[in-house]
Amino acid sequence: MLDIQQLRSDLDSVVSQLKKRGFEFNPAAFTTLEQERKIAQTNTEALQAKRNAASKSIGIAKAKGEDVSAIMVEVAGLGEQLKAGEAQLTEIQEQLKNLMLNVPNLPHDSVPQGKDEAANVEVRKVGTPRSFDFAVKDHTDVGAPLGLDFETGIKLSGARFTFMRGGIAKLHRALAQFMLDTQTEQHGYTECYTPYLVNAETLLGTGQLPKFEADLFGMMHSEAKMYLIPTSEVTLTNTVRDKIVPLEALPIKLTAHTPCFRSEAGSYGKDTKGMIRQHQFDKVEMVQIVHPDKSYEALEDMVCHAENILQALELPYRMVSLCTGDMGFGAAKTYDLEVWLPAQNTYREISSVSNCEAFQARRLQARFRSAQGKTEFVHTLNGSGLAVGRTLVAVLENYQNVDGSVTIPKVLQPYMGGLAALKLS
RNA sequence: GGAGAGCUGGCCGAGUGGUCGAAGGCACUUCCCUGCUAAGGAAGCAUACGGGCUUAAAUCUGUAUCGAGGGUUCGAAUCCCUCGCUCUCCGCCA
Repeated sequence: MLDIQQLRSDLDSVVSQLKKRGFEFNPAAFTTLEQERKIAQTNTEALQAKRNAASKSIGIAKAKGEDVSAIMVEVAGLGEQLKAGEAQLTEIQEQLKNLMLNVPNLPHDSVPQGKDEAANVEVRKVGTPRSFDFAVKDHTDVGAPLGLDFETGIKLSGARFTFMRGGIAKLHRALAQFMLDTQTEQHGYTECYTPYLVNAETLLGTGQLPKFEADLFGMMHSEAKMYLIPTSEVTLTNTVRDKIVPLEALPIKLTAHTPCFRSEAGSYGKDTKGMIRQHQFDKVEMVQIVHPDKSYEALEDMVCHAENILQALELPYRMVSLCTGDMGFGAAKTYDLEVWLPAQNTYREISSVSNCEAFQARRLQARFRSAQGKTEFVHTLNGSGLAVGRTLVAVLENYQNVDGSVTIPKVLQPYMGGLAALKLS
């Protein structure tokens, strides 16, 4: 959520910044609503003040044993007026809130401008793609004989679900373990275990609701709707909801390995084959809650924390700065890491690291107490470190051998009981 | 799933219709006293959203908030209804 004060005082600038990311904000509608709000609020509060004063004097008079009928007459019609005024004010505030909840974050000045991913800017490229002296297979063909079973996934659940068995399943687990260990032991994150099912309020805080309900899996549970988390950014970031954290508690660095569930509405036809785009996938997530002065520093750190995983796995990748039109709803700035997939002969997203500045914090009412004793919104950042399923894809493709086996990256071997390769049985 | 108890400010905890945004305590901040890693005294100390003034801040002022929502009333932390959550016991399970 944007700062409504900023909209009041600097509307034109906000509108033009939003335009950069392709969002049309109607300033006239906002201004009208704001004027109505101001009138309604001033009137209502004046009536309330009148009522409160009268009630107080009734109390005083009664305590003294005086007659209160004169004051009672004066207050007689107030109730109805007040009720109408309050209802109107609530209605307007509801509208304003709805409007605000559906406006995306402002892009940071350093974000390249553009309307889609074509305008993203490569920041750096690390590692050299391996050259193959045989025809490379994609991960589905490499994985199938080793236990990557799409048919069973489809039978059990439908398209975009995968079943794994044997060495592949273990490799998948090894990847997650390795990532989690690296984030906790090397980068100072606190390991967390979080719910996978959350309520609507939680998703409102991080920005998935109300606008993106179609991308979520939801179900009814005793009258209330609950949702499967699309990422543990949701649960980790919401740990500070409605909190005023002490200054010295910052930065808070959290990580978790969880499944993620996305209905990916609107992505039909994209990546239909294989496990690039799944309804359920695992991810090790990093979240940082930081002082506003430190958030851009933290963003760079977090990208490195994700890159370190790719480097340890010796997977070639590149880092891109997303342009204004390609960034997510809550992000002020986002870096994506894209891993090299030889079968696709291209780089594909494997991590996304975003600074949301105070956008989520405002929705979450997540604050800290500054050195001056004032409460201020924290800045929140999140990033994948990394998407486990896609990392498995990258390992299968980049480490495949001509005989159909897959070499296990060195850092994963301890997690695989010392196994050096997955071989056909 | 059944029965009971509870939900008040950063924390603990009073408060069953009227000068209650809320006693008291702890913690915290400032000051005084004291000369030693302590004690005593004074004051301050919730959050959000408006409005006035202002370059801005401070300040002033209004409103709302005692789990949430609704109701009764001139007036609700206090009474009524609905819901949520927490705890204890029982049942069931991993």
